[in-house]
Amino acid sequence: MQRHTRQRQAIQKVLEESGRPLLPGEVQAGAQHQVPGLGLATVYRTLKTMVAEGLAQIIELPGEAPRFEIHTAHHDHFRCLACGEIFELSCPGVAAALPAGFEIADHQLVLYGKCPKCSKA
Amino acid sequence: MQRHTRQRQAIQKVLEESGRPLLPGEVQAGAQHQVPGLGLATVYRTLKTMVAEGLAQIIELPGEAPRFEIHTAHHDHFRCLACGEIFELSCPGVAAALPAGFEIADHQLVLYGKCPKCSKA
DNA sequence: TAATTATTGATAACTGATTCTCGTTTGTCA
DNA sequence: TGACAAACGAGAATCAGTTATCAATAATTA
Repeated sequence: MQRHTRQRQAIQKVLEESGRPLLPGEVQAGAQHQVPGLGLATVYRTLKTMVAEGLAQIIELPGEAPRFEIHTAHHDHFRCLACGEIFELSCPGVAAALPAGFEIADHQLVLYGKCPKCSKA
Repeated sequence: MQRHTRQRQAIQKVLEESGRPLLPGEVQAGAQHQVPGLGLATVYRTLKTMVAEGLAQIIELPGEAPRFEIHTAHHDHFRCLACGEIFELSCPGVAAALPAGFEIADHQLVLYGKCPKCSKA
């Protein structure tokens, strides 16, 4: 059966508290505050398990490595070109002018620009 | 100076005639009809040059390898989940409900679903 | 507490995509 | 046509990301 380890606890907590998709390396860095020696392999293993369980989901932006976040309703993303941070957007309802005959099952919208903090600076 | 080779000619023609973004391997396969021994390294070299010249552009879909197409105005993409083909969409004008303070510089929208051919079948 | 065994950490190995190397080919220009 | 260097082809090398291996650790339960 599955065991309840400090490592998994820490990884899950980092994801829950960040509120945005994280790279495996970021998850590791964050979780190491609680479990100093935490290895990257463990992070990958745990993330994979969490995805299989439906607890987490994979977020892939074009041309970037996959990120992980707690599984929630569909939403889109905004990437700040200045600080690099990724923000979540509630889905704006993509009303694309699709040519006739196409059926939409899903979509992914990524916006690029400046976040409030960076657009002021 | 730059030379006018059969290889480059073939690669450029494949891109121009496909009308959609192609993977380097697809470019190679297509161009080999005209230049049988065409190597993959040559495809990469040529694509890179064409991008640098502004002739071609790189299209990256989430979680997939970069594709290349002839440089044109911004447009979005539709990927058929049945046949895997990628179609171009004229940009529908992304009017996302952005929280205040965010500045959009660019966006990428990818729609997933079935193309006309596949939705009939 | 002791036995059992899932989980871990470190690191080697793997993967797919891309680039480099180098000897050969082939446009280009005189 | 001949000389020169750009471009080529094949395959080795690289790269970032990810997974496998395996001995050590630690969560579980009797």
